[in-house]
Amino acid sequence: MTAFAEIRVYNTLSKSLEKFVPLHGKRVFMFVCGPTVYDYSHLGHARTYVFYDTLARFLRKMDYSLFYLQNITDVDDKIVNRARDEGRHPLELAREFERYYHEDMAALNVTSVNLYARASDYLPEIFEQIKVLLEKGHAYLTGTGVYFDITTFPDYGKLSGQRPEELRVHRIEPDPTKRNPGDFALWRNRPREEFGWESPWGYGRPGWHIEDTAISIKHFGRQYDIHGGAIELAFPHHEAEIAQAESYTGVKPFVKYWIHTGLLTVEGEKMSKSLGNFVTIREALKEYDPNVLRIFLLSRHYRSPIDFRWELLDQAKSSYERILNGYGNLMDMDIVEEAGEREAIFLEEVGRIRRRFFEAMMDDLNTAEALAQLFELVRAVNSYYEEGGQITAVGRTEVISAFTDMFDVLGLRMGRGYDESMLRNLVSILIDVRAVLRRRKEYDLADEIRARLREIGIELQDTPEGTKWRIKKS
RNA sequence: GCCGGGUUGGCCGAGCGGUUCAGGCAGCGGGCUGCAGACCCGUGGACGGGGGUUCGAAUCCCCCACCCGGCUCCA
Repeated sequence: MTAFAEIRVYNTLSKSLEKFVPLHGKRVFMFVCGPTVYDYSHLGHARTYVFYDTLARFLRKMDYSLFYLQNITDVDDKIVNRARDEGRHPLELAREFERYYHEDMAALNVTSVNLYARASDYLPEIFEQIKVLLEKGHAYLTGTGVYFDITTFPDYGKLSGQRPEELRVHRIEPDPTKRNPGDFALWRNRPREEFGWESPWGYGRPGWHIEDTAISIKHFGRQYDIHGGAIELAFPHHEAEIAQAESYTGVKPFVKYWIHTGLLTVEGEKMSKSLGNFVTIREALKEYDPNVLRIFLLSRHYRSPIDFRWELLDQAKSSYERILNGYGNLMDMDIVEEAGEREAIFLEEVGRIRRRFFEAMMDDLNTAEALAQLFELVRAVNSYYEEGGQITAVGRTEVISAFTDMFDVLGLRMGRGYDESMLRNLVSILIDVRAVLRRRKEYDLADEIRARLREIGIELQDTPEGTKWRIKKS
């Protein structure tokens, strides 16, 4: 796209819309908090990862060279606990759910991540950061682990607006060995029978926050452009990351743009495993096309909450069918040699719509407005189709390119509105129709169906048990 | 308690000082149609409540109500 275009994004750090200017020209480094792999991913995860996938697709479409890094939390109490309950090794359990996560993401066409980094592969970096934080006096050792002293980092709270002294309500009793209730763990000592590692400070496991800075600093260095995640992670997780990283490197700001997505709720409450109100991605995909899910998730601005109801997926499905129809109508138009005046007007409108689509995306990733422009494009195509629908090959290519630009950015996988099961059903319908013809002794038509299917590589065989079919290898 | 965010027509949602109040779903009327579907045209006096600022507010300010998230499990 155009080089002069200006993207604006909402930065949680400044609580305002900012012009997007990467640290290194067209190079962009983005880190997004990945899942803790102890169970299937649900629609809340889908919401977040579909959004960052869309952001990544958009930035690349705008000619940014993006490196998108995501961590996989494979070391965590929940994993350890579930593994213990099931008598398995924690890492083996984690690998299984990591595999499911990748399957779900692939199904949702989330393909933009360059590197998935497992926390368990970064113990050396974690040790190094803790060591330096101890040396610099930002961390201290107690009998239960190593903690970050938030009083050594005056900026603590700058992302979330929280003031440590105001945090009086604690859902979990603070460890009494800590200097301040708000100090967070860098390393937690654990009993030797539990899964863990030998560290310079005892046997145990790393704290939750340190894995992300270990991974991101290892790959991106002391500063990078975008850090993403859901809003629930802003405090304390992202706040802790800032404290660790800026204390460790001495460079501010650690991250230039902090971007957070709103939560997906169910009847007003957060969808979560602990509340038991979750719908897994694979459950939803059993009923709905991935494109329908993406349209549903992208139909609301990324920072607003989305309240999930199955009925809304039905609505999204109807919307999606409208897009498919419009795109189909375009493909159905008669090709002519000479462009008429109406075609010129039509193409002009298509260009205008495409431009508005990108303007919407540039305006803090307004995917709802971008989708509206996609529907405008559909409307324009349908109208033109209805009134004659003749177009030159060049003209149609231009319209197709407008569609594919939008599909690419929104991550809609088009061009195959069917799947294997639809092919099987289609063939069986033909076989049924043919059976009726044969009963009526209309063999000419029956034979023609068989012959024409063979032409496209589908072979029918009439047997005493009925008609069978197979795909002939060509 | 403190810190974030939300409340727009039957449903979902953009808009965030001034074009006819985007767009989608559902509905209604018409066109097209063997039937159905798709498609096209037309159709909807919404902005949680109360004040205020303004020539003009869904949009800015103040107060209130309700809902959600965070306050060391959570995308």
